Amino acid sequence: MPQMKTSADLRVHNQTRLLRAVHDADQPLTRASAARVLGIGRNTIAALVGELETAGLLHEVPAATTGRGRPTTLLLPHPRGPVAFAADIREDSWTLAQIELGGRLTGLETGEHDRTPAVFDDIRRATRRHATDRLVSLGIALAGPILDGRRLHISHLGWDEVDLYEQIGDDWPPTVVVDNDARLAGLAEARRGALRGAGTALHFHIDFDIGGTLLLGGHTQRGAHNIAGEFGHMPLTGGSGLRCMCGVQGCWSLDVGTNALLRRFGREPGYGAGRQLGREILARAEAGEAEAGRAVDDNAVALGRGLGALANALDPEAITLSGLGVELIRLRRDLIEHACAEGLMEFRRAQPPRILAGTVGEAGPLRGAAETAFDAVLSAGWLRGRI
Amino acid sequence: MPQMKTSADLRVHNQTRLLRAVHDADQPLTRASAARVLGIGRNTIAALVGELETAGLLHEVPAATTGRGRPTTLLLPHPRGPVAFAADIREDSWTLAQIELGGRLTGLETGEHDRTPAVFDDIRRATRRHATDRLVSLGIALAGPILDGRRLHISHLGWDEVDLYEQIGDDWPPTVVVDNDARLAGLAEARRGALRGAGTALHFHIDFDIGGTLLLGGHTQRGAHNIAGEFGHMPLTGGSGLRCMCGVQGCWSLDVGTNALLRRFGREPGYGAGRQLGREILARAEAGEAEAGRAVDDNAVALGRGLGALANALDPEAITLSGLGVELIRLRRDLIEHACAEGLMEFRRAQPPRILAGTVGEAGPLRGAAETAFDAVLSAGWLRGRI
DNA sequence: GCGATTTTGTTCTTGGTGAGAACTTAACGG
DNA sequence: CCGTTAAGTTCTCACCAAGAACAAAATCGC
Repeated sequence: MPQMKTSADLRVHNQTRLLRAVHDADQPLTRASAARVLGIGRNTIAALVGELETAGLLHEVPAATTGRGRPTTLLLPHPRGPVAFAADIREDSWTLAQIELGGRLTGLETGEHDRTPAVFDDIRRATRRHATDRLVSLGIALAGPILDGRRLHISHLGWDEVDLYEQIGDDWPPTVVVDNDARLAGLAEARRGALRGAGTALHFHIDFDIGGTLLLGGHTQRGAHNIAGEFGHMPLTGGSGLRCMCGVQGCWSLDVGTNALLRRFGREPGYGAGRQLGREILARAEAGEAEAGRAVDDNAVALGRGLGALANALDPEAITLSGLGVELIRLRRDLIEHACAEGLMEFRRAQPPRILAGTVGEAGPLRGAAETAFDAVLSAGWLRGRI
Repeated sequence: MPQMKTSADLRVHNQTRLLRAVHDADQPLTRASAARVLGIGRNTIAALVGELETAGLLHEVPAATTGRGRPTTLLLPHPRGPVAFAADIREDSWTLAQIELGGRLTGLETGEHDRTPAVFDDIRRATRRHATDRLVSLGIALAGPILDGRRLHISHLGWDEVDLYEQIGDDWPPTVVVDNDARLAGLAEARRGALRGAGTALHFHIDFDIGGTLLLGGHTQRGAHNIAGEFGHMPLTGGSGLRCMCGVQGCWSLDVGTNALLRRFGREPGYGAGRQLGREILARAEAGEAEAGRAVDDNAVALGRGLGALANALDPEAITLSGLGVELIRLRRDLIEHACAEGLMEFRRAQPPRILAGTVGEAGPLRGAAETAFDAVLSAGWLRGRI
């Protein structure tokens, strides 16, 4: 809704609504159901669909008849319609995937990288290998804040202030969108996971430390400099008085996440080392080993305490977790919820936020990157140019 | 933009945009400037204005000519156009005011109350005294969270769970909107004050304790149960290990605000007592008394520390303060900013959020209530019914 | 098996919307 | 006093969605 003034805008607007409905629907929409969903006449939907079909965006296929009435058609993505690519850059590997209208995600390629910004070249080359003229945009998920949308800070790769614009040349797809992985994982939950339909929600990705995003009506919150979401760097649990790598004292991240687990066992957390040991600690806790169990307990309590505090401030209806958070919920749900309740103001304890494991899984950042990248297609501006 | 489908919607939509532009403008818009602002043709604006004039919403007055060209007209609120009332319920007094298109606020009446929900009767009677057929809606500002929009918790009045629906009968104006005062003060700053035009911003009202709101694109954030904004009840400074009246340990509010000042002087904070002493402490600090000065120092440092933490999470471009916060900025700006920087992640310290005193002043909650109440008029739904 | 029913697609008319061009009006300036 | 400038007015036009009436294609009941 950038602006909407003329009757020509109206047509594009309704077509965008239609494409969005098709994209977000669980099952393929029929032509008639689309009309009902949009609250629009059957005659009008015919016009919309017609133009979108000739524009190569929608493809109509006869629908299996169910019950009475004239058979209708399914609205499917056009086989030669636009697609977006999505890349997820993890610790030492990356994945490239493709998404099309309707949300179908297809893996394209996976590779390893050398933990330097040369990974952008890898992805550029992979993109070029798989690109067709259907490719519209590329979304990239990165495990760190991206100041002003261009300056990357990825502590566990040792990237201090990598300029994104220097990494991205001119020979990329039309639009490149780069965003933080925790934020994108939250977006994935909001679009395709446990946070569907939630008005106000929080998502946290717990890895070595903890990052997340506030979700409002299915939109992630970016902040003024595109670095909103560093919830892990609030002193929500005191942080045992330690100083955090981020430069602040007492961060929540010092008590929650794999780094906190490692510290319990004398391993001073570094740049991403120790993931294996972290998994081991979890396994030993599950097997009943006392010291490991206590470490996990502390992690869960600190997590819950922080969630309660954040719930006071932001009043989410649900909170989802990914990464280590999924394991913590599985092993210590009661501890988390109890600690959360303790952090909640008394009058809110009757209606605590639901704390859920994310359902999108490890592909969260990739899925989120795909969704943001495909958002370019689902905009009035792009559509105007296409039709 | 609830939904927008037909060409009739388009007309109402543009008329709403026009009214909003008139309402939000600093100086009265001329007909021609409105056309430019909306990016719409002169002929179209004529049609819009014409209908709005006959609907009794706008009133055209010849504009003073400046320079060449055919003289135009000013778009002013219609003298018999719709107005909203706004009420601010403070500790032991209340104010009723009227707002009209363009934002002009006119005080109507002030009264005292007995700190019981009987104050709603006072306001109902005052509203009836001043009501004309121009009255469309009433906004009420209250100093506490309003769970699910109906259950009031105002600690310093001793209201534990007052049901708003029982207080509001049927003989009120068409629409009654009730909201938290800190949130409304923030809205006032966003609409008419220091936060105009800010995308992501925070506002805090510091009184006995501290409450606030996250502002996104000029909209306050309400949360899932309408109780977002209790930032004072996060453990951002440790709270000296004390337990807060809210039921949680270590709240930020224990270290920031008048209650924190009082506790320094041995006064256990109760339900709103001690405001006078709080003012005295500030005055003594300003006069150079050491102990009072240290109390104010601590308050400022705790404030800054919390703001830094919140900035990490939410990345606001600006933070405004009202209430005691204005004094703290005046007396201890450096301390606040320094403490804030210490709480900011290192890589953000080059671009700290601006920390500003609110410019709307004490009328903030009233102004905010007026704006929300008047929002009813500036909606497509209401307009559709009126024309 | 055939007609009634139900649901959907199609066609045509209609009211409404803003854009654009051309023209008019009303000020100022030299 | 006439040219310039800016704004209001009028008229045509392309376009859009709604609504009504009708046609098409399936199921259901007898």
